[in-house]
Amino acid sequence: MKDVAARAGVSLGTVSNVLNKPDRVSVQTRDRVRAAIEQLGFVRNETARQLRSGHSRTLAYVALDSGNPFFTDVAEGVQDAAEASGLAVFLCNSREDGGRQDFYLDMLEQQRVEGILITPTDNATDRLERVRGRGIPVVVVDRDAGPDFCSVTVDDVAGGELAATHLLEAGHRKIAYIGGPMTIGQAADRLTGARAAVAAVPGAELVVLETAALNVAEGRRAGERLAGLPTSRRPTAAFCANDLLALGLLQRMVRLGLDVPGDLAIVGYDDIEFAEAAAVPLTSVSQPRHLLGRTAAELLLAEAAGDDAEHRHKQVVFSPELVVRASTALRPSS
Amino acid sequence: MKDVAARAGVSLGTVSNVLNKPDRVSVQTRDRVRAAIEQLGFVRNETARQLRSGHSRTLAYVALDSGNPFFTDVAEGVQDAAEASGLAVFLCNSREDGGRQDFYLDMLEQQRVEGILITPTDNATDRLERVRGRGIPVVVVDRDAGPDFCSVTVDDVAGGELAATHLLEAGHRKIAYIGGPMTIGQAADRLTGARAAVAAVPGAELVVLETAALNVAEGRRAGERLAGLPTSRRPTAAFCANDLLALGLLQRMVRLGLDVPGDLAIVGYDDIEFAEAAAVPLTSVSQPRHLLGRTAAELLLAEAAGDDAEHRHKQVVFSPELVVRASTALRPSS
DNA sequence: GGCAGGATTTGAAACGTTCCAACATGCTGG
DNA sequence: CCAGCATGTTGGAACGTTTCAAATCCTGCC
Repeated sequence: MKDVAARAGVSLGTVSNVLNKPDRVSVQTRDRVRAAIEQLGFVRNETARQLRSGHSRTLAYVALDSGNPFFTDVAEGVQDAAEASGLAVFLCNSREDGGRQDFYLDMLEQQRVEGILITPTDNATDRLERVRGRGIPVVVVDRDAGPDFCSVTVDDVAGGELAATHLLEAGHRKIAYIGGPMTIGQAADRLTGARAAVAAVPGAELVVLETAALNVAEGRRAGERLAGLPTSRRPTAAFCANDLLALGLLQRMVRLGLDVPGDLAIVGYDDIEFAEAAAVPLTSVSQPRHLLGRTAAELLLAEAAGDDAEHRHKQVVFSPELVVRASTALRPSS
Repeated sequence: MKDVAARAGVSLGTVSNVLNKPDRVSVQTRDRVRAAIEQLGFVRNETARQLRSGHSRTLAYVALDSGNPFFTDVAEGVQDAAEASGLAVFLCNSREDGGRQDFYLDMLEQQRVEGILITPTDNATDRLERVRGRGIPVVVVDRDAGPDFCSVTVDDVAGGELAATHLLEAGHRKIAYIGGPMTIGQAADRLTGARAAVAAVPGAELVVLETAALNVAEGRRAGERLAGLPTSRRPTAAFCANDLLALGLLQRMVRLGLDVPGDLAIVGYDDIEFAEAAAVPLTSVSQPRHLLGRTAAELLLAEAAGDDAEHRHKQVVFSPELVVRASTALRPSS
């Protein structure tokens, strides 16, 4: 910047003004400075700006698992919102590991980021409170963190209800819920919703198959358990807590020669890209992922901008939607 | 830091020494300072460190599309390597958009990152040269960028050969290659490899079905074209330039009542997580994605550390591997 | 008791910006 | 003709570290 000033024959302060408040500078000076910048290929040193201004113009999203399409879509929403405000985004990936999560939080504190969006691993509430204590706003994404934090979530109970209702309306009376472990709030909430829907229909029954995780392998195992049942006692439909489970289940059904949806209708959850690409395109509960990210970022920006004192933490809850595809098509035979 | 110094009754310089060269400081002073740090909850200001030291301890990976599992795995490799060296990673997502890519490059220049890993959109060589001109090392990932850049790639010709050879060995003599547009180097290279393998077997034939993109929808379309052929003229196997195409193709085959691999064997490319989760688990060419990322980051660190003058740009080429699954199982009938 | 020499500690100068009070300059109206 | 004001420009003090030469403190030794 010093070189630019020298070349343009002005003072440092003027160069700074050209960069930050161009209207404070006469048009001729401005042009001269800009020419000098151009010729010298000057690039602002963001580090120094941050140090002096006290603002980092950077926020961070600490996701659970970047490999999961859900989080990448959320991240995209975050980036869009940040970009619109001229902020940079640090994307971190805790990979469900509390240690890594702490590592990143430490790093972000040191970087003095403007704010942190996070889908925390376990109950990290106290850790997050400490971060906020340092003056860094925190917004929790896709998890409820009580009234002391801004958060953005999707109503999982409603989602479960949506899925089960859809199956009930298609005439199914014996429905399996596949998901778990129930310590995961979302697996539990989706079950709660499904239970409510089933309870409302006389004669309908919900069979719960708890899984150890929400992945493809567990879906396959659930498929074996279902297929092992005598036809008379086998559910005619399954609601999976997650698309990975549903894909595993579907794969095993096809392999065992059972027809989907003929022998078993399947509903998944998340509506990942591959739900539509499955052998039998999967009906799934879709969450507004991009919007989730955008909204979270906007809440964060609001919290960062506003008076710390009179900030009210908001809990935004979005509603999921059902996307109907072939895996729950009405059986022609019924 | 000033507060810490005051509380511990030492000078600023000493606090800095405790932080950076603890062995230069007497053990009592060290403990006193550490206690003060603890009590005050002091957190280093990375921004100021960077400004003073001139090093940002941060590198960046600009990926084409975070939604693609390929890139998220690469990114993980990058992060592991960076973490090992105590560096932070900026993850950016150009989403195949040159404008966004430029935006991020500008931002990263301003941030004075230590180096940039990038899978560039179009031929952005001159832009990258400009970045490097500013003193920021650049390593190109999963693209060849000539001898003037370090790069890390996987041998696509070898991959194509691998896939085709596997099908030929299984007895297939009429094989379809599905992929495109051929302006994408990888689609072209994989075809080249497949051609070479087919040419080596007398009587074998390769039918090329060029697609407009490497996605599921195009795979479905290719499936329709194949299914439309009379059985006698239909290839008995298909090699897809990408797993998304393969999934689309598989979906349509199942839908049309054709058997995989009975009527059509399928090989994909990339070995994404969902290849294994498909209705018929997909044989696929697997690339060492994690290693790709790790290696790229290591090259970058080497370039950043070494003498700029005598740095030799390395082009590292990895070999792909074939993962055989049910979609190319030998037909019992043959 | 004084001193060399190593071990610690200190103080001040950077790093590249932004910010602000103060200083010029030119114009207006009385 | 000058006070008063708007408009541009300048200089220097921050921001929170690291770095390094210089100052100080010990220790053992003569």
